[in-house]
Amino acid sequence: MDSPSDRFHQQLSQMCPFELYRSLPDSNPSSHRFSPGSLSSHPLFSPLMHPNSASQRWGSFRQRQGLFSGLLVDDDVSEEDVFGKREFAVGATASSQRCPGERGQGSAPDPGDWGQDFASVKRLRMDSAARSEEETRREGKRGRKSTPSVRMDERKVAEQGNRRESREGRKRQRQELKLQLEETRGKLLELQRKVWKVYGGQADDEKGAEEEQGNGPINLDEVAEMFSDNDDPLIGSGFSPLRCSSKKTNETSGNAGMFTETSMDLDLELNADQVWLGCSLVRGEWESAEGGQKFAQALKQELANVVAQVIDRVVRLYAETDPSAVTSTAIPQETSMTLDLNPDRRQRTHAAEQVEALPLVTKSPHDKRAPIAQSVHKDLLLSQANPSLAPLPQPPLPALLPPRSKEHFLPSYPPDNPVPLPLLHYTMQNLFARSLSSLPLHKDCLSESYMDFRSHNSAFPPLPLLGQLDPSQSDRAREGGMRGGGAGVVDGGDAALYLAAGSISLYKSLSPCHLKKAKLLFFYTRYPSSSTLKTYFPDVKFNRCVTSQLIKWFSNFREFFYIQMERFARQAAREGLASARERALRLGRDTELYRILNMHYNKSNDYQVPERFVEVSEVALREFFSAIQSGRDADPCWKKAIYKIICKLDSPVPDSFRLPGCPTDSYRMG
DNA sequence: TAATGTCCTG
DNA sequence: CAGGACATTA
Repeated sequence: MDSPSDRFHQQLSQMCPFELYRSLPDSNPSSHRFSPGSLSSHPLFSPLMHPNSASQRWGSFRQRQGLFSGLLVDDDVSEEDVFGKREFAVGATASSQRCPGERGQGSAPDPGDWGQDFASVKRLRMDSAARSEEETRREGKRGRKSTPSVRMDERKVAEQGNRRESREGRKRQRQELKLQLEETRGKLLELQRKVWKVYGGQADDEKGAEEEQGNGPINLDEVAEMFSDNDDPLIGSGFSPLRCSSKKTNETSGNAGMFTETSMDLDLELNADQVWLGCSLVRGEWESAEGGQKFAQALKQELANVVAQVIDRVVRLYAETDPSAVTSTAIPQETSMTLDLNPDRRQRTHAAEQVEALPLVTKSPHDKRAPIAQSVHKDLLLSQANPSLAPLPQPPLPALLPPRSKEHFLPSYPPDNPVPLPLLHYTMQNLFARSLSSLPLHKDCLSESYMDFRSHNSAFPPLPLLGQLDPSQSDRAREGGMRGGGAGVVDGGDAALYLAAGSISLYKSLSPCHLKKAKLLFFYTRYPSSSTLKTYFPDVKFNRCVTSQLIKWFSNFREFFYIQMERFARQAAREGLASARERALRLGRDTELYRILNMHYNKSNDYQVPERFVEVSEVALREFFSAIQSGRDADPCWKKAIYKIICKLDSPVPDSFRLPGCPTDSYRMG
């Protein structure tokens, strides 16, 4: 059984896109100890970018957990003593004031470049550690030298000489060490500057805006919150880095203090014009061999944090500015891989995920608030995101697998996209989810989230093509879990799996595009049989749940339809004049009722409402009217007769509906 | 008993 | 629009 850290390494070796990542979790076993925590913070790095935010508490967490072995320091050491804090602040002021404005691919630091920087930093770190060790050895020698067997005078002379020598030597070495340190700092700052280049001025703007409104971070925080695991005792005790990075950012004035008081944290704060890095080392401590190690670790840690922040930031920026860009940019995808550095967290939170779960996936990607025109993009994304797209012939649904299995499940993704890790998924999903913020997000679809990701990752066809794939292509796509026009559907067995996974919605497989199509279909058939549905949703793999969902949709459509009919019929009934009634009972295309119906079933108004539907609606309207007029509406079952009538008025559906995807209106399009 | 539909609620 | 309760039907 491999430990979380093992997995951590596995994953790193599998995916780290940057050389620097390879160098981070090195062979030092103690570094493993913080991997769970640090990893868990990785997807949430951005909050760390804010002063008094999670970084402190995160550091605090590590400290208290003894994650830095041997680095437990007294809590009452004041922050002022924390190594390097002030110096870094000063040192950074000048160098960090560069304008972070240029951002984007052109100016973005080359990963290789970073790798070099990291490599040299690491070298320096190792050097300093080695020196520290040597120094300690010398000191140890000195300490042991008082052997009784040595003659006094010899000893004195030698001792004096040695002392002087060793003192000077130590002095020199300290100075060298300090120089090395300065150099290291410089490298760090350089790195940080590059970081700033990457997310540029926007970080400043965002920060300002976020601090004013608290919106920016909240999004992330929400995301973090989604991940937060209430079952985790660490969280309860406030030690969880998750909790830290999620909640506290919003409570800067509140709880932050509670952490800063005791903080020996690894603080990393990036201010607009001042970058400084604080290490969790008390000044002087690092001068010992152990301190050297600690420093090395702290450094390593900080580097990891910085890079992770950048990654997180970049991914965010890309997604926020242009969600579609995510697919075409190497950075988000690759860096997202690096975000998935937290197997332990996944494992730890798995139980909770099943219940509380990640709202990473849209529950049912139906959006009735946003106009279709707007939501086209959403739909497309959702179709991508739709878990059901991935019937996944080979591996079982991740949801049913224990956490470890999930991880093993991952490598089975297409080799050209070996990134199918939940966190990537998490990142991407959330990015998408956020861009689809108007869509209801469900918490109980963890299982889908994995598959989901897969569709994002491996089957991200050009969005505009969705819905217009030719059938052959569609079939193939369906086999792969993806279809034109939106999502495929899980097969029957899968639905059961969903249920098995616990409190999972029965309906989860149809895409918004399918919904749209269903609404248009309603223009022709109010009571479609399941065979009709199968005919007109060829891209849907039907199972009981999907069928039920479709039936339910039509039930809802009818409900709305009848409610409107009754409402307008009653309205007409109230109007006294026969002529007025007559007018009210007409369903001209300029009437309110027509407008309402059109709005409901044809929101984007890109489909010509068939005349037949207008007629049927008029029939329904009159039926309701006459029933009301004659007082039949007193009978609790009075509507049934009307339903019966209406159900006979279904008309043939145009062949265009037989194609997968949303039907195009030849009338309008042509 | 499963499938289907309606009604009501959120 | 989904979910649930309930009724009806085959």
